[in-house]
Amino acid sequence: MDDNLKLAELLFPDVTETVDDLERRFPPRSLPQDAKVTRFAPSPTGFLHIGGLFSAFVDVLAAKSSGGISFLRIEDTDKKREIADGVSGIIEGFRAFGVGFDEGVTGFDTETGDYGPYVQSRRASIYHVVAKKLVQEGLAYPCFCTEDELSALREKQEAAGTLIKGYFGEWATCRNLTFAEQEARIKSGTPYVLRLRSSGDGTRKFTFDDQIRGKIEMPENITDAVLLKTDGIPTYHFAHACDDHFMRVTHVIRGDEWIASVPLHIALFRACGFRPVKYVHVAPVMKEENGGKRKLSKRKDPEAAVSYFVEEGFPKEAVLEYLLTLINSNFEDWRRANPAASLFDFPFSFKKMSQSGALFDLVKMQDVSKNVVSRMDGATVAQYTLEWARQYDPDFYAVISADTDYLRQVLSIDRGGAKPRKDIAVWSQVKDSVSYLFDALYTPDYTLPDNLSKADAAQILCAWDAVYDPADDKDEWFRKIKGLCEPLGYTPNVKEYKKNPDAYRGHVGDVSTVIRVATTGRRNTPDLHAIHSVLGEEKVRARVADAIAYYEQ
RNA sequence: GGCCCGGUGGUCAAGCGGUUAAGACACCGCCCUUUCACGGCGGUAACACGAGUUCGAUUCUCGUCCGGGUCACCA
Repeated sequence: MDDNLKLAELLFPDVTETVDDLERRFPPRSLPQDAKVTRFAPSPTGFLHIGGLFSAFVDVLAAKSSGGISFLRIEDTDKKREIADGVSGIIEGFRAFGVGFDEGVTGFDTETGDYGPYVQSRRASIYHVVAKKLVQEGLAYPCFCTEDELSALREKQEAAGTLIKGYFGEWATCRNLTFAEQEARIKSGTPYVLRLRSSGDGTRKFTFDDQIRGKIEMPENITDAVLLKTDGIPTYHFAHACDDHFMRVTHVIRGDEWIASVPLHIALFRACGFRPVKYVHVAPVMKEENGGKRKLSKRKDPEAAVSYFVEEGFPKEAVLEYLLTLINSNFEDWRRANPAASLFDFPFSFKKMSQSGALFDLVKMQDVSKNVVSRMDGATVAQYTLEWARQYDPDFYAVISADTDYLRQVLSIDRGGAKPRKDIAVWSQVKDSVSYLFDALYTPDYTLPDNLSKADAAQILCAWDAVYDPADDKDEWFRKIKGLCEPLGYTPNVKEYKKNPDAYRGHVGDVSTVIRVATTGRRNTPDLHAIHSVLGEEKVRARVADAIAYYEQ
């Protein structure tokens, strides 16, 4: 028996399955010609990051728009950095935003799909089958170097000023061990990692076609990268090749920090006998910091966590919608043309993605959010507000949940028509914008315009109270207010007032303002007639009476 | 340092050799208007720099500068 075969048996005595068996177990998917199969593959090392949501969103968009499949895979190959509830945090994050995958991990211990397991720590046997084949073919070998030896190697290379650092060629001391040496060390229990026996030539270049950047030329990989760590768990690189091959992924969408690893990855696919996937390297979401840009950081930036947006009360659609403006800049035009369409129907394209990182613009996102909210009817806004408040503003929730019919009426004011209000970007703003419609939250500010005295106000209010009829429609209601003007020395005509300000005490706007302040406790509100209808006669009259009492004291 | 990627208004960005260099957000002004919001109209503001190729470069080439990434038994 040839030494490679003997080594493979020595290393993987329990592996009986072959790569061909795996090819049959995970057959090519039967999907339309250009269907894309994508995956989002986070490590459970922290909360779901806005960059992760961004990238995952591209995954599902690419799959959906091509009739393909997207799935969620958990890359838990790094035991040291893993956190306890990382997986559920990620899954909840996606659920909160309505980003759904077709297969993969669905919960702490559950998954769907025929290409699993979708958690890497449960795929050890698969990696070992491939690793065994590599050893048999002389394409991988065990390396017994310790961490100290490796850092000594690095230091030597630093000192020697070698252009390429790493474990390769002459530096790779375990590369040419005889079978006898390997056998002796393994039998003595010396820990080892499995390395790729690279056949790359650093003086040769190769190119690959990045789906958003086009052709990229790089030197071939020459390092003998680690495939399996001491504990037998694969590194990202090896897992990437095995998983994305057997899960039949067509397009790997990932952060552009991976570009530098592509030569290694292509080399791995080839060594394993797999057809390489297509790569889509997306630029990271950036943040501005004293004039410069930097990647949004999980540690430093609260808005890096998607939970920040749900706590602030951004509608989930708004976050996705904003992300989409970053993903494909023609999205906004499409949205204007298709105001009611689902985000997922947008004809997304890799080619239109930016090659450099975009600054995360919270102000722009608020604008996007205002537009999203303006498209909702009162009942929808009420529903979302209730959901948000229950969780993040219990006091407010107690007030609005007492009468949800009333809440819906309140939130329907100036909404749903051709020119809906665009004043709410986040649910946390609702409280302030509707507080005057709830007695429990009502803290009136009776401040008047400068040209009016308290006595003027009281006079106007008494006069209005006498003519106010809740049955009036808006035109009649306003006609009556206008009717109040002249007897009291105001003009119903604003232009007239501007032409001739000294001839009047004020204009109809002042009269309205007094009524507005008296019944809502603020100077700026949506349509007053609608507000009075919602408030009801009893409350309106009571508030007028309170205001008169205030102005007369 | 080696390798790689990028650089159009404050921000996000169209643009693929000839344009008055789109549009959106923000900002300013005007109009509409009973306030606010909406809407309409208008305005300020950009091709990092230097060579080359060309009749002509924001667009192509090279160099410089600046930003970012990567060189792990982390992903």
